Amino acid sequence: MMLSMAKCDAALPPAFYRRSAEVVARELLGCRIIRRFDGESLSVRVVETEAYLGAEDRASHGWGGPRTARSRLLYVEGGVAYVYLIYGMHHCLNVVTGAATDGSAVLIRAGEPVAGEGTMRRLRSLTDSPKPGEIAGGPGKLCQALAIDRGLNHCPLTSRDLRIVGDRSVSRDRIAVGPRVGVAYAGEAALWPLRFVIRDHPHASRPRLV
DNA sequence: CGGAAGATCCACT
DNA sequence: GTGGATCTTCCGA
Repeated sequence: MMLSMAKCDAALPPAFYRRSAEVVARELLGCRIIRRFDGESLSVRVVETEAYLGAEDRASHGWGGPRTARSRLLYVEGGVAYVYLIYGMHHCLNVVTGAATDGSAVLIRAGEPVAGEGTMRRLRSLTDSPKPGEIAGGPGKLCQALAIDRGLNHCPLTSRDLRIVGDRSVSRDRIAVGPRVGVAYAGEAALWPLRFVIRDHPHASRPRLV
């Protein structure tokens, strides 16, 4: 009993992340993020991701190589968190992928609450019973629901405070693929099909992808 | 050193 | 559908 429970919470190993961002983004769908917060385990199932390829990807913070203080956070070995602040008020959680020279990552865009939903509602300042997607149906919402901020930068994803465990795998035909959200400025890269969503999932973010 | 824009979300119309 | 919040990051002068 104890053994099977421990196995169930075994974190994905660093080798899982040390592959291309595109592959990791696909395979993270269905996995669970577990965030230890205030003595409680908060958990969401990943239902939407985006891959950011690094130096050659104009939409990525890693574009052009490790030139700035922020982009250097991406140029580390895969398997750790990269968290940044956007629009002065929202945090976004990424997992760093590939090798230290790649500067690639996967943005976690949406999750379905699995455990600790009451605390997540409180962190999101939602009072009544929320609609699907209100708790963690967007990158900023997900970070707020899981109490994630830049203090978790470079936190290994095998940590007690933040880990990702494999759970259900999602078959290819249940994954919708499309262009990434909010990167219209990125020229040709804006069209690359690097957004992955569990098809028709009610907890996915906007705009909807079919 | 100033200013523009951003991998977003929410309230309002 | 539109705009405001809010501040870090980055680029150009």
